[in-house]
This record gives sequence, structure tokens and C-alpha cells, in this order.
Amino acid sequence: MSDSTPATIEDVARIAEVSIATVSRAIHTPEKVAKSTRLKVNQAIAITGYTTNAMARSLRLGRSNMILVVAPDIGDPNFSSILVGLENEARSHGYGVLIGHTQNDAQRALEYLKFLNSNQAAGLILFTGILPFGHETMTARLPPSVGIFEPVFNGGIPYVGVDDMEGARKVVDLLIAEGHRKIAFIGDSRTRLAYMRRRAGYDAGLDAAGVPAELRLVQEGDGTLESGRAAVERLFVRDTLPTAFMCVNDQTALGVMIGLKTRGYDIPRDFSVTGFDDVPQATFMTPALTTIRQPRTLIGKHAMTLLLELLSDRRPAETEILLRPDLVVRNSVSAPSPRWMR
Amino acid sequence: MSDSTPATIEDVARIAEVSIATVSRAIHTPEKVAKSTRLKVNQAIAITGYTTNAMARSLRLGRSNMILVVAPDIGDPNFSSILVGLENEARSHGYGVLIGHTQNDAQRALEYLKFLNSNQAAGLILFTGILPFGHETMTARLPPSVGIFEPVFNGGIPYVGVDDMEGARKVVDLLIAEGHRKIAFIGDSRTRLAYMRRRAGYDAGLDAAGVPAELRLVQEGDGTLESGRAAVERLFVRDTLPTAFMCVNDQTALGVMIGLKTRGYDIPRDFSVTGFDDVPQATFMTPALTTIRQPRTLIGKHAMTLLLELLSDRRPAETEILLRPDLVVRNSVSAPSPRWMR
DNA sequence: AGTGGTGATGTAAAGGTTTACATAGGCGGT
DNA sequence: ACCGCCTATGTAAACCTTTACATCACCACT
Repeated sequence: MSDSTPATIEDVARIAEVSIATVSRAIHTPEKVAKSTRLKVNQAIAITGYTTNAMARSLRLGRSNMILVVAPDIGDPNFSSILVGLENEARSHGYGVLIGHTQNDAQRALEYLKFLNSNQAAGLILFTGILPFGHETMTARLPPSVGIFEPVFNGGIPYVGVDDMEGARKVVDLLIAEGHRKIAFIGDSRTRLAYMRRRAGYDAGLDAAGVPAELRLVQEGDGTLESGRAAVERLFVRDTLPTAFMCVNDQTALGVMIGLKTRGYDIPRDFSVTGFDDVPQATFMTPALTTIRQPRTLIGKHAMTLLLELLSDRRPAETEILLRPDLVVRNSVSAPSPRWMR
Repeated sequence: MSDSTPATIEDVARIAEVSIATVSRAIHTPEKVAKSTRLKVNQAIAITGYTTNAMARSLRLGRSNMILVVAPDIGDPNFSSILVGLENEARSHGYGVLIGHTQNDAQRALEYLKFLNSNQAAGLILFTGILPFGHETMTARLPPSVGIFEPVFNGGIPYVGVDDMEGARKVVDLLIAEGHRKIAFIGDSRTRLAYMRRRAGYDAGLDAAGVPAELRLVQEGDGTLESGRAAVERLFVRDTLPTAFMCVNDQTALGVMIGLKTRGYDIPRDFSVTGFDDVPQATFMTPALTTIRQPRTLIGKHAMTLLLELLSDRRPAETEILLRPDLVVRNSVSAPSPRWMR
């Protein structure tokens, strides 16, 4: 009973008085075995506490029941809620989730590639276009994969993200509704997909509201707190102040808020500020930041679902799944201050 | 070359014109094979791009190269930095990290147990005494395990944590040095080990400073923001105000700060507040919270090191490893307000 | 020259599973 | 009574490694 080594299929077969093949069938294709036999097998399994040896199974089947999740930085607080979605979905389909992070280090990425080659993972989840792998050469050797947030290898791999443009649009519409017209957009790098899309939402919203191009102020940076702060400085120097700062992400928004506060302004009385992403800290900023929530757990869930479908090639992979982001209204937006009205 | 199926050891053997046994030896015990042969084998490996099939290896060896990490909630922002430490250490020893979370759900815990039984994981990392597994019965079947933060199964399993008492002591000493005497301790549940230890540090610090028992105010709660707020209310009702609030964790501290602010007080002018843990949000609070930093990545690293030692039973396991926590001084502490001086 | 030892390599079994193929029994149709 | 078919089960190969044991060649020593 409390044997030291775990029970094998053979133990079960002996007790149920059938062959191991029948046991295997009773487990995986129960409809192919007689009801009475099935019963005996199930009893034997209960007695022995048998669990299929995953190693042997994977070896035989030629594929494992593990999904490798590779992110540049698993320490990123945004990562864990996505992981929750990934893990739940995987687990409920009998898959386990392996995690790895590259820290943008090619050496480490290579190690993971080796990992994949050694059959340890049936599928791959990739964060944000990373993987300095040798491009096309490698693509061929990659198992079924799904990207998160951004397409990987120029669309060679399907991905799950968020409709950035729609999110940005929601922010602009809110600001316009509050009465703002002169709205600055504080971005990060022009090369990032998220930047382009959010910027597109910004432009579309202003177009719809009939705001002329000369009232649009766009600043670029690198997405850090510091770059938000610097953007504020630049705008003050040029002395062409907007009444609202729409930022490409929450970090930048925090930088903008700090920049404005050190100049003695109050938010949202003097200026409105918005972010994007809804990082956990957004609630704790003063004032609490109005921003766009990324449905992170849901993104994880969808990405895993897509990957599992790919694995059982039940369908031609969609190349893009965009989820609807939500506006989270907190306290960093109000009507423009009369002080700036001409 | 760009074969569809990955190369096996047999392919390598054929090309190197040796037997598969020699190939295996050349890889794992190079000193047992002649230099010239080793060379041939290495070339063949390079040609084929061979990687050992981890499934087959694990099956043969009877143990996998995976470590299962089970936490109640992997969405917890504190989790990810520990994970970084765990993963780095594991990876550098050829192990992969599997993650799972129970959400305090017995059903899910059971699934993970099954997982372990099916030989998929060589070792186990457990967070905070969880696992509603059936106690002793299960302990026997558990692979080598290490706990994080708290002992598991009443010490049956070694663990890595932080010296809470020392951390608490650092906080008290700071407050005393600033001139505080009447310091409240806002705790969570009396049953938690962390509570007891931090409380012990509080008492030891006050003892050392010669602060009499009647100046010590202790409130209990459940560690949430709300309970911190409630504690403030209770102290105001009793009208026995301290000049400083030493909180058992950062969440509670935030609640205390909010409670004090809604009553119109300024921190740290009117009251000093301290936390414990240094959650990512601590920097963003207003004022930024003075707290104790948990060396999270280091905890992960140590836990994994310990587990790997257990796995290769190189040494009798220490049952407890306590790391030194650091005081992080920010802006929530100052000298006590003259206003409260009698 | 014979013995024993050493070092390098090969042979083959074992690890636990899945599944193609073989076997066997039962049943309905002629 | 025979044939063919279907269902239920068993046999054995294959998945890829690692490693105990066997083999063999060579060398040193007596």
C-alpha cells in the first residue's frame, strides 16, 4: 500500500487481472473497453493510487505536457497577473507552466532554445517580441507559439494583445468630454507598436472632435518616469502648455505628475494627467491615476487557449486577438482650469 | 541537417562511428573516454545539433529536472521577485521551474500532489505553510522540499525566511532614536509567525530603551489596509494616542496613513508611520513609506540552493535559514510632534 | 611467455508508457 | 454449418537514455 516506489501501470494491470494495454485504454479511451473491465481497472487504480508517469508518457508520445513561458523580466509586476491567467488555463487542460526570463540576454535565450529542443516543452508563450534567437532559422524549429502584447517575428506567430487604439480613444474622449482641447501626448519610442497604436487613437479622437493639428503636442521619450518629467520641462520651456497630458503609460504619467507638482501645480485642478496600463501603483499615486486597464489575467487566459488550440491543431490560427481595454476613472482628470483659458 | 525530427543519440553515434554508450559517456563523464573519441563525438554533436532528450533522460534516471514552486497566489506582487531568485539559481544548475498556485483551494493542491506523484518534479518549493494536503501521510510522499518565509508541517521541512525580529528591532531603534517613546504596534493575526516575531522585536526594542509597558499600545487586525484604518479609529476613540505607528506590514501602514490623513493629520509632522516588507507601492505612497526591505530575490536564491543541496543530499539540511532584512528610510518618520508632548 | 591489471569501448537491459497488429470469441446472415 | 464482421483484449515494439557488465587490446611485471 504505502510502497516506496510509485505504482506503475503494471501494478494496476496485475490487480485488475488485465493486460497493461487494457489499463492504458481504460484511462485514455474508455469507450473502447468493456464496462465491467473498466470498473475493475478503476478499482485497481484507486487501490494502488496510480498516476501515469508523465516522463514515460511524454517520451512515448513525443511531446510533453509543459508550456514554456518566456518573458524578458518575470520580476515585472505586470507579469504575475498574466501568469495567473496562463497557469489556470493550462492547468485545467492538463498542462504545466514552466517559466523563464531572458533579461534581454542572448545567452539565456539560447539556453531556453536548447530547452525547447530537448522536448521539454510542447509550446511556447513569448512576451513582447523578444527572443534574440537567430530569426527565421530558428522559427522553423520553434514549437507552436503565441506572443503576448506584440506580434513576434513580424507576424509569423499569432499573439494576444489589447486594442491600444480603442483604449487611447477612450482616454481622449474622456478628456474632450471634460472640455479639454489642447491635449499633449507623451509617448515612448516611436518604434514600439504600442506607441503607434495609442498615438493613432489619440489622433483619431482629436480628429473626431475637430481639434486642429496645431493644438496637438507630441513628445517622445523612453517610457520611464524620468522621461515623463523631462517632457514636462520641454513643454514649459516652449511655453505652449496643454491643459491635459495624455501619457503612453503609467510610468510616464507618474513622471509628468511629479514634474508638474515640483513646479507647484495641483493635479487635476491645474492640469489633467492620464496614464495607460493601470499598474498596481496607479491607485497609490496622489492623485490616483485615471488610466486604461489592461485585462491582464484575461490576456493570459486567451493566449493559453490559443496555444492549446494550436497544439491540437483544431483550427487555423488567428494571427491576432485584441481584447477590449477598460477606462479606469480615478482622480487625475477634471475640467481644464479657467486659468489657462484665453 | 534541417531534419524534421530532432537528432537522437543514435544519429550522433553513427556519425562519430562509435556506440551510443560512448556518446553518452562523452557527454556525462568525459574523463572516461579517450581524447580522440571525445573529439569525434563533439564534432558529431555539433553537426547534428543534438540535445539530449530530457524526457528519456528523466525516465531512465527516475527523476526529472524540474522544481515545482507552489504559492497560494502567484498574482501577489511580492511573488515575482522571489521567483526571479528561484529561477536564476535553478537554471544555472540545469533545473527548470514549474509554477503553480493553490489559491488556498484544496482541490487544486491535490492536483499538484498528483503532479508530484507522476514524477514530473524532483523537488518542491512551498510558500507560507500552505498545502491543505493530508498532513503526515503526505509528508512521506513529498519529494525534497523547502519552505519560503515560514516552516511547513511544523518544521518537518526546512525553510528560508527573514529575521523578522531583527527587522522589527531596526524599526523600533529608528523611532526611539528620533525621540519617540509612545509607539503603537499595529499587527495582523496573533497566530502568524511573522506577527509574533515582529512583535517580539518591538518589545525587545522598547525594553532596551526602557519604555514601560503602559506606553505600549498593541492593536490586532488581519493585515489588510482596512484593518490598519480601523486600528487608527480604535486608538482615537480610546484617546490614548501614540506618536508613532509601527505596522506589521505595508498594507496596514497604508491603511493607518489613510486613517490619519482623513482625520486631517500630516505625516510625518503629526505622526510617524512605518511598515514592513517594502512592497513595490511603498515608494509611491505619500509620504513614501519607511519600511523594512525583504531581500526577496535573495530569499529565492537561498531557497533554491538549499533545495538543490537536498536533492543531491550533499548535506544534512539546515532547518532554518534567516536572512538579514534592511531598513529603508523614506519620508514617513520624523521626530514626534511637540503638539503631543506633555 | 604467461598473468593480471588497466583503460576504452561495445552490448543489452531497463525505465513506463502508448498503440499497431494479432488473436479470439460471439453473433447475425445466408 | 459456415463465413465474415465486430468488439474486447493481449502481445510486443518503440520512444531515447543511462549504465552494469562483458569484451578486448595493451602494457607491465614476473
